[in-house]
Amino acid sequence: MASDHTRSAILTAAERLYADRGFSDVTLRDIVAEAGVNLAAVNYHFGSKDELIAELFVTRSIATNRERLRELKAAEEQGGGRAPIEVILRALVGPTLRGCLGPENQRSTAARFMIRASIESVPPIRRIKNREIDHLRKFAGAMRRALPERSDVDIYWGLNFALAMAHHTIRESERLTKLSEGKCDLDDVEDVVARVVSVATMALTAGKAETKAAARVAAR
Amino acid sequence: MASDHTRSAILTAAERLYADRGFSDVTLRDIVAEAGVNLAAVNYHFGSKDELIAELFVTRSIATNRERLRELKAAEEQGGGRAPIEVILRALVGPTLRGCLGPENQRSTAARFMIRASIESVPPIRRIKNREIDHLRKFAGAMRRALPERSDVDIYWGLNFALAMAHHTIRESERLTKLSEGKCDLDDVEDVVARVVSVATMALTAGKAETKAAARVAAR
DNA sequence: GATAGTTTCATACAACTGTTTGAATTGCAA
DNA sequence: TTGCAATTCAAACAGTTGTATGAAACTATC
Repeated sequence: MASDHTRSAILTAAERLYADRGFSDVTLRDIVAEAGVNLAAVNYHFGSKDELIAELFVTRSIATNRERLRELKAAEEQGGGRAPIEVILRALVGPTLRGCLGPENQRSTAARFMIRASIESVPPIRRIKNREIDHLRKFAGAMRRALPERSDVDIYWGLNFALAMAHHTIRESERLTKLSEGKCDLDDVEDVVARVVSVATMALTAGKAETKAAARVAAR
Repeated sequence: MASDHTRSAILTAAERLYADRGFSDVTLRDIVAEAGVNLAAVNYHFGSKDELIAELFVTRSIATNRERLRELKAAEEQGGGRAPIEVILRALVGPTLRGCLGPENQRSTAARFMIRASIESVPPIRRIKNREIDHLRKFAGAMRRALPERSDVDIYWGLNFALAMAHHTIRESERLTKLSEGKCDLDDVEDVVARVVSVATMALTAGKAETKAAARVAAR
């Protein structure tokens, strides 16, 4: 492999264009024009368009997951194999939120790309996301150790809701800003993380009976 | 307008195909074949492919929103202009969840279509969703009346998290089932509604200071 | 039953897509 | 320098897409 110049030029250009304009209206011709390389180079270096997209997503995805696990491991080691639930949740949603939110003008291309990937959900990316389950299982395990009295069902629902709040906030950040007329400050990432972690923690630690009963009463 | 036969045959076929196979790999030719009508009929009756998709989505979307507002209004009238927060949240997420979840084999085409729309997010649908803000404002108003001591910011975050949990659970229902090895029963819609409402209520009613402080402590 | 308006139809259009080809070029090793 | 493999390139390919056209068939009105 001589110099990788063409290969990485394609990756850079593709990530930028996808981030800016979305997957559905960026063609290979747009990408090679931006990268200043020949059209055939994409298929030569990546095999296909989908494999290019997959490589882009996998790279970023691995980085996030590594950061998540790093935080989780650090927390569990510090607590002798058992970390507080807040810290586990923070390790789960923190890296994603930090990677995607923050002041728009200083948002990295990688961040904007991941937001796109979260909004548009194109086939090659969906395939990769489906393999994320093993990764999530590690968090489910840590959560179970942190809350041994909780049922598995409650753990999974808590995990689901934590991811829900993080991802939805990323996906719909624009709408939330508009709806709240700017009152919700999505640039203050640590505040967002704190809010998500706080609510998810409540979801997981609230009195068992109380939780479901109260809601059912409301249903009447 | 003679009989609408062709027009509604197209709508039915399109909704079914989009629901089953997604937007990206269903072409107009697939739709007219399924509907047993001529290719040109789509452009004749709807103007364009995007307008067909928009009509499908708007129809279902209006139905859900109407149901939401009906429940909200009923609750507020019963409470003399002020409904309990749980009931408001139930009106917000209940219709959507009931419309999309439930036993898979008895899930309506409309339900499966709306799940697709929530997963794939194609341009004409995104445009419509952006106009949903006015609708959400009505819920924000009701929530503000129910919790007058809460700040607007907290209200909007609570609204955001409630929608997050509902939509994410719909989008990722398959993954949650797989992750939990079937332990999370997504066919029990009323249980899902209760869980979402319960957590969202906690998010909105938890002690102000406590909430953020606790999470910040975890951050250390 | 002629007429005007609507609807259907087969067909063509024009553009764009990702991919392939085979020749030209480059760069490194012998 | 020669030879060989890796890379780049222009060009074409093969297929698909949504849309437009103009004639034919139908429908209701008078």
